[in-house]
Amino acid sequence: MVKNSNFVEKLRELGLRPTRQRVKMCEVLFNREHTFHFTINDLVKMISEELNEKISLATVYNTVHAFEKKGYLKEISINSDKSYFDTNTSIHHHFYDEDTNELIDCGENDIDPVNIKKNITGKKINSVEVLVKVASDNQNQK
Amino acid sequence: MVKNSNFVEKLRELGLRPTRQRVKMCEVLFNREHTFHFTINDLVKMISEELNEKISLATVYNTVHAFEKKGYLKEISINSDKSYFDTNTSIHHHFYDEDTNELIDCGENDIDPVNIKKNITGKKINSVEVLVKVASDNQNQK
DNA sequence: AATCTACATTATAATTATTCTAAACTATTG
DNA sequence: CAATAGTTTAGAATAATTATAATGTAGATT
Ligand SMILES: [Mn+2]
Ligand SMILES: [Mn+2]
Ligand SMILES: [Zn+2]
Ligand SMILES: [Zn+2]
Repeated sequence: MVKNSNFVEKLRELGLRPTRQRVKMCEVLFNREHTFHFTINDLVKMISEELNEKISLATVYNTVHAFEKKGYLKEISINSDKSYFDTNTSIHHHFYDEDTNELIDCGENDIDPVNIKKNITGKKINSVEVLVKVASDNQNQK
Repeated sequence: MVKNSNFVEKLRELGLRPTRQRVKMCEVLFNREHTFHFTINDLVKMISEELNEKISLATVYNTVHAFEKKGYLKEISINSDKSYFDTNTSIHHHFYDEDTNELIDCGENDIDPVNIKKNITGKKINSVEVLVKVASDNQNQK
């Protein structure tokens, strides 16, 4: 979804009613310079700060899943405790900082194309994604 | 953990008391030709079938985490609904069949080494793993 | 502008995975 | 064989997520 777009119109085009809550969620999620990663809890906090009225947790779940289904959010699996979502919906790679639990997008050219030499009969490849786990480089861990 | 090994001794070496439950879990998990992927629920079912007495769910969780901490099991994140574990504890890549939710290990030579051109300052790379999502190749999806 | 209606939001309950608790049990040691 | 420290257990607690059903509202119809 495009930054600074008219979210009311965008939602209509998707066949989603532009309710107050959905428009606010669009602003919080998509009206920014860069894509980012979040949990449902992060998102609820962000909305609560920007919005005066409160929003129901159920609505946040419903709307996140609606946006995911429409292809404007992507779920990322790095941790089985809770769901992480990404406003960057392209196929892309991640660094995962095991110290801070932070997820960082890999740039287009940070990783060379991955060469897959095996194929599963009758199946086609939908995505190839790399997860690079990093942690602090302490030599002084004697 | 090595197939057909004396699990009582192996557990002792790890500093884990070789209780009936732990020995049975070793047999179910490690006394087989090939490594495999499982959820806690899968494992409880497998144990229940092989074992006459019942085992507590808490014990299965405790023991899986004990084995994970000792490096004999590895947690795999592909789905945020539940935890998947792998008796193959090496750094390796996976195919994930989106039709069947099946996780398949990549062989040593199925994917060329991944070339990472970026580094995060102050962090070292702990692992690089590829997830290849596949699904049925239906041309007849008109 | 008032009314209608399908869809959305909400509070709350239900469900599911996982972890905690504290009492009963058992492998090991002396 | 008793003592002890670690383990198992049932069940309660917690946390994330989903379901329910009553209430609200966007957009259409009058
Ligand atoms: Mn989902
Ligand atoms: Mn774990
Ligand atoms: Zn990302
Ligand atoms: Zn594997």
